[in-house]
Amino acid sequence: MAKVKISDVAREAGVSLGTVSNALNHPEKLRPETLKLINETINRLGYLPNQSARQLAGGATKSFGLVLPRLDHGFSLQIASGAHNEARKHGYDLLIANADNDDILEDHYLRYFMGTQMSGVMVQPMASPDWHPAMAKMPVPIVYLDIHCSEPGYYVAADNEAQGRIIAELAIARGAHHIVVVGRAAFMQLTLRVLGIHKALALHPDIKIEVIDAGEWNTAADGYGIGAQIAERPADERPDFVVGLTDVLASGVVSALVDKGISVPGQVRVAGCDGNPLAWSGSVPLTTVAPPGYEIGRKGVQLLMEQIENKAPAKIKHIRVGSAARTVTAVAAEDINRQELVRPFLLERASTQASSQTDATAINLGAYL
Amino acid sequence: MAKVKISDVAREAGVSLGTVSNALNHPEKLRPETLKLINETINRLGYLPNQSARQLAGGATKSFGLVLPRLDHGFSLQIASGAHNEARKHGYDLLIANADNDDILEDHYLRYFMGTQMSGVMVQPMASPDWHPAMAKMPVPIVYLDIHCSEPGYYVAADNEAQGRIIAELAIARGAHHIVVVGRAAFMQLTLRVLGIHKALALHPDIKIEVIDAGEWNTAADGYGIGAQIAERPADERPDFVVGLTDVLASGVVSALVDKGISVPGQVRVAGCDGNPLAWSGSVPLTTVAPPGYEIGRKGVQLLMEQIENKAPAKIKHIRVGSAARTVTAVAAEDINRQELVRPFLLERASTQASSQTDATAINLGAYL
DNA sequence: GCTTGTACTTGAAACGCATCAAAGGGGCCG
DNA sequence: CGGCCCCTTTGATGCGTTTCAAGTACAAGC
Repeated sequence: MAKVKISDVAREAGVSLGTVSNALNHPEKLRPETLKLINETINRLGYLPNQSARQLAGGATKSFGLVLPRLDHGFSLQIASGAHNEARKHGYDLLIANADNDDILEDHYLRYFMGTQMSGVMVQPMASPDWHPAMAKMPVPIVYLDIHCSEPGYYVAADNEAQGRIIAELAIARGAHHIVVVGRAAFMQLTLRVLGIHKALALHPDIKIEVIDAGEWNTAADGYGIGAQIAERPADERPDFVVGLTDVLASGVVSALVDKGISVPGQVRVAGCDGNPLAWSGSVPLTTVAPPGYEIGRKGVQLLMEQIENKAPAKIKHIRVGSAARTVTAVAAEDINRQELVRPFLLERASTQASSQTDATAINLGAYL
Repeated sequence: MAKVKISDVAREAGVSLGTVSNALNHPEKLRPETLKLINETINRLGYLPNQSARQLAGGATKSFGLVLPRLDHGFSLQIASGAHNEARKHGYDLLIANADNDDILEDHYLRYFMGTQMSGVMVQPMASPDWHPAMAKMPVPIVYLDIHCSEPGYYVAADNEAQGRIIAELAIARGAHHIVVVGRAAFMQLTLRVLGIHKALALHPDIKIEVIDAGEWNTAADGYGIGAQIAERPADERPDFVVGLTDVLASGVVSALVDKGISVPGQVRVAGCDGNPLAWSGSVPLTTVAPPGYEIGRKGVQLLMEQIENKAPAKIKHIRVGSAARTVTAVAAEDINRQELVRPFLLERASTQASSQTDATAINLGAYL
């Protein structure tokens, strides 16, 4: 069970150490027979290159690290997916670490990746990287995802404020008079969504707006609780439009309202934010604004490649990606016909078509709107 | 931007190379003043240990690798989550690679991890590891997840056959006469589910069973297509019970049936498999059998630890984890009351309680059953 | 003052590989 | 037959650590 090393292969194949190394890294330099002989020996012995030694001797490897705050969040997965595909396209590997909502862990994995001679590192940070001036000085390209700050560096973010604005405009278009925003703006992204909503509504002082904190974690249960509370209000204090700051929240709200006998969208309309698959994969689609996670991951890798190829020191570089991946033509409330609703398969088709980056902002039109 | 190395820190701090190394790895060996001096120097210079060199010099690091076939599959994420938590508990890092449904990539990352001096590697393989005898010979502990085969090695799997059996028994309990199973048994896991269904129904020759292939990827769109086709059958050829081999499929089926004016669960009952969050986070819960992904990840790491600590060569070791994470007392169809239905917040509570491993097999009871 | 012990610190060796200057081995031309 | 060039292979060197045997300094005990 002792590890087979390159010198074992060399001895066994009757060639020198450097030749085996060449077989691995510059096969075109070898005579075909030699190459074949070496490859056979490698397979016979079960030799596996020691990546650590490779990296140490040869500098950076072709791989990127990605630190995500959670894995069970659809948006993060879209980022991972986009980053993965783009990385593979350039011949790079992508390794993912889960920071598990813990900023100590986030920092830990970040340093780990930087120390592993990764060619580049990406993070979807929990807090502003302003707190991390140290990272910017590291000799490894780094790109921050889904965040926006004023430190020098590379950033790719969805336009969260625009998402709020879109939802608000939708509410206005639907003739809303009283809007309730559900959720705790625990993260900058959510704060920006709320900001966008407020800005859009500033032009409509006649529309009443209320923001209800849903509890620390913005769970479906929190949404359900708020939904139940809304349902029990007297009809004239009840909103006619509810915005979940996340789709999970919105989904909880819908459940509660329906349970309590409130008609959705008859009496109250509900929409969410996040583009969470549960919104459109569920058996009843929920309207949601979809931030282009896939696109963000892709752009992130592109920025990494840019830094690697130019070897230029990082300047401030912000990229803002439009807020829609999947689009459906907006229709008036009266036109909504359940048969014509956005269906998973339609969405899938739309998402394929729109997978090239777009700045268009649009929404899925679900059954609760 | 030149990389700071340990010798720079040593020179700057006026101590020797080995002392700095000790500061990092055996701080208890140093005089507190020395330690403090070195730590300050490290921070001032922004020194970051080169992980490659560390691993090369010091042998394996405390980290595990996990190769998953996809990231957007809830079950894989549960595995990742369980593995992550268990790994952290033992002080190990967990790095995740996405094989993107590509067996070449799967193999690639597997080798990569093994070559990186990982302390152990886990895979949720796409095909049977029988094809990978080479892996078993590697000097790195490996555990296969969510699969079952006869080669020597360590395996942790959910009891997929039991899942099929449970669903079938549920159908029987509901008085089903004609069952349609929707989905392509493209993976061993799905095959086993079908097998379980058939076995359970073998005792009930009066129940008609039909298996309908849903297309290559088992998407919601595929489910929708089959659902639509079912809806258009004459009433006497229509099943009274549909099983989606995955929740995504089942969800598509429900959408189609409802769209076509078939009452669910009035005319047709529908259930899924996977314990996919979309089943219970959606605004209308879907009945599903939940394989304990979290538990599988946890057990996987435990098996890794076992191998590391005993340093014993891998013998055959199968662990089968029961098929329920979240349980709800089953009630008769007539008792279903939408107000009392399983709600996300109930589920969340239940899942917390049941997070300790259990072999009990049970299901969520959704609105479509 | 000498020994023994304790508490730290030192620096050389080794980890497995990529690199690259240099050597080797033809073939071709003159 | 000698000289030249090109293609292939060689092996010493160094990558940044950890480790560990050996060293230093100082204190306590006799």
